[in-house]
Amino acid sequence: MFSKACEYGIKATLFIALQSLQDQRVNLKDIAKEINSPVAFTAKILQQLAKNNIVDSVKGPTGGFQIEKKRIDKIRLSEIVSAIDGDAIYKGCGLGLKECNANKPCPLHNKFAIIRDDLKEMLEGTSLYELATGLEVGLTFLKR
Amino acid sequence: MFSKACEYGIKATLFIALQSLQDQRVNLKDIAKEINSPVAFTAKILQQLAKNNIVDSVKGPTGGFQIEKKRIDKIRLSEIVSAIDGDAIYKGCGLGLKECNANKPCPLHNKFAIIRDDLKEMLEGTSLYELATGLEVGLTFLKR
DNA sequence: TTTATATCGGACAAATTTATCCGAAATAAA
DNA sequence: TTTATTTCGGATAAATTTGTCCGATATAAA
Repeated sequence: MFSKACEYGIKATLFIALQSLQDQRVNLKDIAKEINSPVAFTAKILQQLAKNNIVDSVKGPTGGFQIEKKRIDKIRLSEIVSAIDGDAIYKGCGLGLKECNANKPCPLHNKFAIIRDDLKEMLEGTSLYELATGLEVGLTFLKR
Repeated sequence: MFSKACEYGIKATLFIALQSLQDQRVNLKDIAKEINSPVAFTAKILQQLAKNNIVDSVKGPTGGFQIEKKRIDKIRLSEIVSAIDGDAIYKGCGLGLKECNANKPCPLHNKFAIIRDDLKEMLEGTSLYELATGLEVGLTFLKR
């Protein structure tokens, strides 16, 4: 469904959000440990997230990653997914046709569009905040 | 969503179903041309489909691929998908956790499970026959 | 000012997926 | 029986994704 990079990206962003809610900045090593991901690869993904203004990065000692508190309930999962995986998952044809729409649909078009649109709405309707709170109270988990 | 192999597999199977409804057996070259796929790679996928008894193969001149007419409305898309991509798409965690269930869910578990289950039901509820008929009357397309 | 620590960014490597090639095996038809 | 045609199956190659390494840059603190 999502690429590995995107999975790491979502998990990393959620952990950063969780820590930012408690005014804590977190560094690469701690993020990778928390989400059980390869450190160097995670660094690349965090760079992408920073470039896309999804997270803020600070260099130097005591540096790391954070998200402005005010923005945590504004940022949607969809932003992370399109920053890393692009929007093929929202717009693309289930059978990979370049051109596939109501006018010239693939055999799966109608049935697939429903699922795809539900996924899109789910991602667009889900904020970092609501997912981070589940982590905060120990109801949900980022590894295992 | 699906791998390229799976996309080709679905399209190839639908074309074979369409031709089988008209008592026509089709060969690799014609399939690849019809679904606009690389010939040799398509051959590999057809082998997999044959091994999984989704399509029948016949060697030699006049040989090719076909599906028993009676089975065309029995075979579901889900069979093709799990034969080629496995069942990660039905069972897997959206964030890639090894263990993710109601007991120990990832932050996305509840919302993701809905989408995933809808996809599963869609694929399990869709037969080759209903998709092939759309192709037959020129309502849907396998390329472009 | 120096040092230590953190991200940034580019080159490189490994693994996986996608794709090709070709001889072997089967088989229909000449 | 021979020939031509088709799928089968294994080896190989190309492309993409995943993952590593390391010097450059920024910066907090001694």
